[in-house]
Amino acid sequence: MRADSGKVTQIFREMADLLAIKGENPFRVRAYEKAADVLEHLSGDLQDLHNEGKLEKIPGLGKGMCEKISTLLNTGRLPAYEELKKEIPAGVRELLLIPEVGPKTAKLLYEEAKVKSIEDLEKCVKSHKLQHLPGMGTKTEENILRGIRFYRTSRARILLGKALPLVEEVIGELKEKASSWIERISPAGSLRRGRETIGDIDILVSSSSSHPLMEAFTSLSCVREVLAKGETKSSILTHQGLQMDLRVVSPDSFGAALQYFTGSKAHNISLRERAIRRGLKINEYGVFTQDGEEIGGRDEEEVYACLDLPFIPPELREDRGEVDAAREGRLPQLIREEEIKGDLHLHTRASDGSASIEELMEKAQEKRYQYLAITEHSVSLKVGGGLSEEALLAEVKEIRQMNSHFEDFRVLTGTEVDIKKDGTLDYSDEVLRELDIVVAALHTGFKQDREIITTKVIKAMQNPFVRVLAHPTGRLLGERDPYAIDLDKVLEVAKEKDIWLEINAQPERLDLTDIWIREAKRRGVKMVIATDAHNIKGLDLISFGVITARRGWLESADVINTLSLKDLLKVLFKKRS
DNA sequence: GCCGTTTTCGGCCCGACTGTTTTCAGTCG
Repeated sequence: MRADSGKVTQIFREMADLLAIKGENPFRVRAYEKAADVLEHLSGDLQDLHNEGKLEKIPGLGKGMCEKISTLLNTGRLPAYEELKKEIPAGVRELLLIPEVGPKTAKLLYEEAKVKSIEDLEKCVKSHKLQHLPGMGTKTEENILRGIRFYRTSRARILLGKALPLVEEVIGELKEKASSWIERISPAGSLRRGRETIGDIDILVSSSSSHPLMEAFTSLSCVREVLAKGETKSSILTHQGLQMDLRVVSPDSFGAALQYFTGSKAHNISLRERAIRRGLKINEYGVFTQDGEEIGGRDEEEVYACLDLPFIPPELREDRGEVDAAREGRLPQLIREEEIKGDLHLHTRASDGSASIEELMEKAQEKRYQYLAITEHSVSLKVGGGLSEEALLAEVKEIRQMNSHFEDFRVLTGTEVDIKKDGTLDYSDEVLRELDIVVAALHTGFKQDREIITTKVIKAMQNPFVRVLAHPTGRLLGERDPYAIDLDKVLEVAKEKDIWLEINAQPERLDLTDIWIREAKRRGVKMVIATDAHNIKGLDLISFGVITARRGWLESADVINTLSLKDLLKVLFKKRS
């Protein structure tokens, strides 16, 4: 049977939930969750790692977990898991998806009221059959019903690209309503870490008086419902069903609180364990000695410094080795948006965009870029207004004429050429030869199997004119899964043929993902951060690509479009000569 | 179940908010 780390991950997560419902040792539960996290973010092949005996070296996977993984890989089954499933029906685990219902409540509901599904739960609450249970009052009933509604309407995470504008709006409104009470204000949580999707939004404020802020927050125009309101924390539900929390702390604690609420949870646990080993304690108010003396907390830098660590950028705080790297002075100098010198994947109204070349150029110069590449779709992509060979060559001629008018800026000619089903390209080599940059992309056959897709993409990468592989997995967050492609092989060929992999900055793509970006870097594969913009504002999406690249530990040297125009032209034409 | 800058045993992050338990358990992040 073929290795499938996805299946192992899912089984470990389910086991963690089932053990928690059984009331097992919480640390044992955590061990399963931790193991699932580790496996989920593995870039190598699980079967290979297992064969090479490298699994036990991965922090979080001990002897017990490795044995279970081995059993699963060899037999496709896991007796311990099957036992657990027999004990607790699947519907009981489903109850955990409802806010307010945790493992203890699920156990109580199942054992005392025979609740085996969310539907059961809803019926029981509505007919007040649970009121005899300990801890179940009218309020709890209301909360559970609200939780069920929330689960059904809005449990999907929203895109970073949607959450960021929303949080900016909210911060603006808070400043309008209560500016004199705000000392410092910042988003925290997964939004600040730049995760591709956001579950809920955290905002942190430092202030000497929390009351007026809580008033302002719970009366924002976006509030549908106030879920909680206290001295230090309030929670609201917005009209679009998104939960937003506001935390208020004193100015002396802002750094500690920002560190704490930015997470991730796993990163914080790692930091706190380090603190304990040094006889210190970290909480959201500061760093404290055993005698309770505060030794830091006003700024995040201070918190890390108390642990003898340099500042760790939020994008790295996922407990994927960043604390060790910080300790050993191996943190990367993460790429910054100002280092981007141009955009290498753009569409104009000649294909399916809405801007002209001149308009894109104007915007690019506003952004202090030195170049951009016009990369329309190719013949076969009818829905994308693909250009015929003649139309493409006419555009090339037009661009060359434009370029003759300026010295320190350049519009590069290019194409986003379709990879056809046999792995050949949608334009002849004679046409591709005329272009400055050829970006190859897959737009059809997403349902084909791994072997077929991988083979055609790799064949396309052998074409001597191809420089970039666009959106390498084709995923659309919340809409379409990545197609089955063996990225491991793609990276191998990319390294060998010096093909650059795109980090597509469209918020619903963000493709490559952070995990694979880091793996590509590890193997010495270069990348391009590009917006795939179809209109003028689209060029601003570059920031989402940069955040994702930072999450993949990239430095400017890993990214081709940090090169100056002169250096870019050198590498572009080196391959052909 | 994992793990070791006092440890191969005995710990394992920490606090706010809520509801209903008159002193705290459950959930969440």
